[in-house]
This record gives sequence, structure tokens and C-alpha cells, in this order.
Amino acid sequence: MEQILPHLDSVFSIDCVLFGFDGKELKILLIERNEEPFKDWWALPGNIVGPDESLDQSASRILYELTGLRGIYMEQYYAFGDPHRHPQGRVITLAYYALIRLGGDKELRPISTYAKRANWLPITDLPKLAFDHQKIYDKGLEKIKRRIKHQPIAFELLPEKFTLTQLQHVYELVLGKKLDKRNFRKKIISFGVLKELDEKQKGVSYRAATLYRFDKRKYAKLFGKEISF
Amino acid sequence: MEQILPHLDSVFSIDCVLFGFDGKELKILLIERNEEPFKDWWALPGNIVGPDESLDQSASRILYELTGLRGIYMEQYYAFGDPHRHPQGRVITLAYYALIRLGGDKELRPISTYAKRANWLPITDLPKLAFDHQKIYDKGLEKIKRRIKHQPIAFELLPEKFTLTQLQHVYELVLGKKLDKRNFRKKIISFGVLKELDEKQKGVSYRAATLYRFDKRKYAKLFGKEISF
DNA sequence: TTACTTAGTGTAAAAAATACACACTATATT
DNA sequence: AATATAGTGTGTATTTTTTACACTAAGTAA
Repeated sequence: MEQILPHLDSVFSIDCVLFGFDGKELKILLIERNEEPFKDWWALPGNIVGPDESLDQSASRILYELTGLRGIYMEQYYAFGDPHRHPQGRVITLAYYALIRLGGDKELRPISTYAKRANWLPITDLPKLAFDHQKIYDKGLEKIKRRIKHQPIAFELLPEKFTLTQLQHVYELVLGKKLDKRNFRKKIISFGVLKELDEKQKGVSYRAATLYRFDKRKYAKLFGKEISF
Repeated sequence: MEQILPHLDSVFSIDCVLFGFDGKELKILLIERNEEPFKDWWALPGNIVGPDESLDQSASRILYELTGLRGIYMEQYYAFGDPHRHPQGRVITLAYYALIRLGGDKELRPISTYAKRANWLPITDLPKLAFDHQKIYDKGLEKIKRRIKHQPIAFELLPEKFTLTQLQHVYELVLGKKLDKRNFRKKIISFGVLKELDEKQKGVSYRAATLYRFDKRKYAKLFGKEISF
């Protein structure tokens, strides 16, 4: 977010790439700007870091203001500071990505004034973005591609209880390639961080799959040995 | 660097962890502060980002002012912005690491006023650091540990021509563990990015080892296929 | 010539990654 | 009741990668 420049001094902001998964597609949350520069363009949500906020706090606040969600997994990944990235002055921005399970209902609340609206758009079909936000998004996607191979972040995109097929789907979408079902299951189960539940999927018109849960305790124990998908 | 706060507004700085390898040890460059706060403490070199500098430019400048070196491999890796990390006000700092071959001669030139002196200190025996610089250093080391496994950054710590033993030594120091000589050589050679030279090591009082050179052209070709050490 | 120090090399075993296809089960449809 | 549909769930053989491991060769110094 970079619409108002309080001084001629440098401004420090945070921009967020919010990745959401609705069971089908991977999407990001974009806002349609209501102010110059780049009025009517789509942009990543962002804001200026407050004087008493830590960086992580600031990122959480931005996400909360936009979605009403708290406790979401977020991580900073790169600072963008080209002197001319903002046409009206120096704005250094720190990029965060967040991972969100969509399909809940309380997402998206009233938005601050500088945006007309906010929308979840599939990453396969993104509009032109304001500022250098395309670059910020690209780097963010690259980052989660790497990270999903070594850290258990895929679960952040899924509901508490999920099927192995859903999990595989997340990996395929993030990595941008098909995976072999049998090999995927073999490997993911061999990590020993999933708990098989007694429950089955509901509301499907075919054989219901077994539900699993990510076991944080087990993961914490095994940690050190890093996962390597 | 965080000694002078022009305004009460937030200040944006860059701090650098300069890793140097002299053929024996891995060291970092620290400065002894000449000003409050943390007068007489050791600290990472840093400075405020100038109004017309990009972040990378700023980092390069800081390194140049300290060492007289240009064209050094540097990379940003994390932003630290706790509101209380600096006792005198809000300073958000972006951390860079740099990789430098020591043993040249032109390193270390006159230092700016806020430092009494600068010194290369072995990472195995670091003093207490000012501010949150220990945290910054820790994260930097962690970062290059990861990166050396996937990117050809080890060569940045070595002279143009190096022996396989020297290369292995760098890996061992960064990763903090011993590696098997035969397996190391097999693997590193199988990447196909080293050029074996007709030259031998000189000035050693034992059998001279063959020299190699990192072949950037070959590496660029093979890229996409990522190295995985 | 000998002693010393590091360079340089191969193989076997274990583990991990890959490729690959069909029967099962729950529901919906007729 | 029978059938169609759609996704679940499973095993094995092959290839590739990783690991463990020890001696001879070459050059220098005494």
C-alpha cells in the first residue's frame, strides 16, 4: 500500500501476497485501487508500517483489516526498494506471503478507502498489476515453491481435516506440475507427520476418502531432520 | 549502522554480514563502535540507505567504504524491525550477506568515524554484538548454509583457481560438518560446472593439487536443473 | 634414501526415487 | 435391483542416488 506519502522522506511499507486455496484453485487477494497513482488498477494489499508495530505485527494487521482473519501463517520474503518503484516518492516495501484456507465464510470485510473492492483471483489468470507488484508476486510464488518442499506449509492452505488427494492437489498447484499418486502418498506418509483419522470425507458422490490431520507435535519432534519433499 | 537518527520518524538502514575465507577459517568483518549507544561494542557494519540508492546499491556502497572492494557477491536476506531493537528510536534494518575471498591485500581501508576499527574475526569465536546483531548474524549463517546447497556461492569465497580440497573445506566450514572426500569429489565433478586446469597448486611442501575453475557458462546452461549439493 | 604430507582414486551396499495399472467402494441413475 | 460413474487405495520392479570405506601415488624436505 503506497497511496499516501506523509513526507518527502522515505516511507516504509509492507505488501502482502495472500495465497488462498478453495479446494480447486490457488488464488491471491488483490484490491482495486481507488486513488492515484494507478487508480483502477489491481494491486497487492499493503500499508505503511506503524511506529510501534513490529514488521510481523504490521503484516498481520494488514491481513486482518482485509479479511477479518487472525492467526494466519505469514512470512516476510523480500524487500523491494528501487528509488523509482513508486512514482511519487521513495517507498521501500517489505513483501510478505500468507497462506489461507478459503471456503470459510467470514473472509473479506469492509475495505479501507483507498480500495474500491478486493477479490480473490486465480493465479492462472492475473490482471496487470500496479507498481512493481508483478515482480513482488513472482518472487512470492517462487518462494513458496521452494518452501513447500522443505517446510510443512501446504497444510496452511487446507482445512484441519483433509484428504491425501487434496494435499497432493495443493502441491501440484504450487509446484505447477503433476505428481504420481502412489509415490506421493508413500512419501508423505513416510514422513510420519500425518495422523490418519477414523473419519471419512462427506458430501461427495463417490467413494469417500479418509481424512488426515497434520500432527504438529510429531513434526516438532522430527524437526532437525528437515522434510524434503 | 544505526548511530544517528535524523528524525523521530523511522529510519531505514542496511546491515551487512561480510563472510570472508582466508583458506583456513571463515570470518566475518566487525567494527568496533566509537559512539553511543553500544560504544566500544562490536557490531555489524551498516549504514542508512540514501535517498537515491537502490537497496543493493546501498549494500555495495557500505561494503566498498569498508573494504575498498567492488563487484562482490551480496544478497539481502531478512528485514529486522522490532520497534525496540534500537534504544534511541525506530530503525528498520535490512540484512545482507556478502562472500569475500580474503588474502588479497587491498581489503580494509580507512573507516568512517563511528567506528574505531574493523576486524575480521573467526566465526568460531565471536564477541558479544551490539543491538540485535547476534540475531542478524545467526540468520545470515543459516541462510548461506541453505544456499550453499543449491547455488554455486562457495566459489565466491575462493580464488579463481582453487583445488577440490579447498572447495570441500569451504563446504565443511559453512555447513559445520565433515564431508567424505571421495563422495564430495564425485558429486561436485558430476555437476559438470568445474573446469579442470592444466595448472597445479604452487608453494606447497607436498604433492601439489590440480587447480580448477568454476565455469559460469556451463553453469548457466545447466541452470533450471538446480544444483543440489 | 627416507620420512612426511596431502592428492587422488573405485566399489559394494543401502536408500531413495521413479514408473506404472487395476480392483474397490460409495453414490447416483435407470 | 442392476448398472454407470468417479475417485480411492494399493505393490513391485527398476533405476538412481547416497553412503561407507582404505590404500597407493606424487611431490617436498630432511
